Amino acid sequence: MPRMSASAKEESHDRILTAAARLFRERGIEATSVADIMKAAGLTHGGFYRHFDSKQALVTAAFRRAVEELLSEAEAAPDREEAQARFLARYLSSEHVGDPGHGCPLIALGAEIARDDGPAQTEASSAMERMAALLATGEQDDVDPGLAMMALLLGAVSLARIAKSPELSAKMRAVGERGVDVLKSHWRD
Amino acid sequence: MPRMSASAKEESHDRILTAAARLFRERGIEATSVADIMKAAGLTHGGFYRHFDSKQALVTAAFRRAVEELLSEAEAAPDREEAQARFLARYLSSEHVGDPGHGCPLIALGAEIARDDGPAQTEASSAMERMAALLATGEQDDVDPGLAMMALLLGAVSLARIAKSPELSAKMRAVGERGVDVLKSHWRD
DNA sequence: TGTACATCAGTGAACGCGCGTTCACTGATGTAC
DNA sequence: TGTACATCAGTGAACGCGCGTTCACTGATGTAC
Repeated sequence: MPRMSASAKEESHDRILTAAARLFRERGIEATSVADIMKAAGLTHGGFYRHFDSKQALVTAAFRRAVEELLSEAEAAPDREEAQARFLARYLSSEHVGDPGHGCPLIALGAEIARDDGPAQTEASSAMERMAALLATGEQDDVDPGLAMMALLLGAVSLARIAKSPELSAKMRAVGERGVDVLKSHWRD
Repeated sequence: MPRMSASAKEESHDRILTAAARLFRERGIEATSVADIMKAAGLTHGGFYRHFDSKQALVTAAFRRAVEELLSEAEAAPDREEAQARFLARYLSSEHVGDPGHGCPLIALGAEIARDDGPAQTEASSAMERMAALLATGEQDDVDPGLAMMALLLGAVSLARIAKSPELSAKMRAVGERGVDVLKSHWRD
């Protein structure tokens, strides 16, 4: 089945991006092959280079897509407070801990991306600032409360995934929730 | 140069472990080959299997070694308070952010290890509990303050490494320091 | 609107390469007497 | 203490395999007239 219409190409492009955003987060970048992604998108590996210049270019685009997926839910909220509440609830949910493929790409891919500072790191760095801005309580101190909450959230979910027992994993989520409350109340005073 | 003495074998074993603990943290597990590690240890790849059953077995052993390296400094302190202070100072130092190869393996390898729950995950899970126990303030709440601090520390350093600009990276370390103070003072009251 | 033709999305074989692991081999080490 | 010999740490070639990327090819799509 050769040449598809322009709109069909766009759909293929989108399926590749969606598959990549999921598989990279689920298995890691190195452990996910271009062929794996193309297969998940219902295509064969040869056609990949009609859509992206390299695997590295796909990593950057897939990271951006993952950020959009994560933030779109929260940003659809009617007001700022509701957006923060949704983001927090989603971030500390057991679904988020159990499903890295649809979760925060900073947790799943942060370490791998921080290693080789290419365009993907730029993407990750601005994603982190965007999430912190969403969480910021408005009032400033010498430090940014949004960044502090972001650190606590990312750490809590990372550790909840590392935890061997379901009990310890749940405890980490509770610790995250409680910790955010403590930080929030401190900077609200 | 064939058969070395028993003590020479121990030295080789130790060099392999040291090299692996550093390289896995610097480049990631997938991106580090057995040959890379053996070369860094001053050996050739063929001899690897006289020391470890598989690359996976080395990952587990190297993770344990990395934890020992990180905790030994702090645990050498005369008292508990001093041990906590040393651990915190080391963890949030710019040296730690800039040198993952000698830093916390939970940050560098956590995501990769959480993916395939083998013996390395058991190792990581108990390492996390051990670090939290070191940080625990003694007094308990419904949540463990040690785990909350650990989450904040891990998140802050992860984000400091992801940060593109040195300014944002330094800001993340400051945020970590300040955040720990806030958590500590809350649970001390 | 029809026709001729250039374009190019997608296929599948092929490329060079590095991976984890195995193996025959070497010769110093450790042991039995 | 000396000698004969089994052991085995380390070497380097080789294994089968999957990787990222390239390429000749196909035929529907899009365009020029």
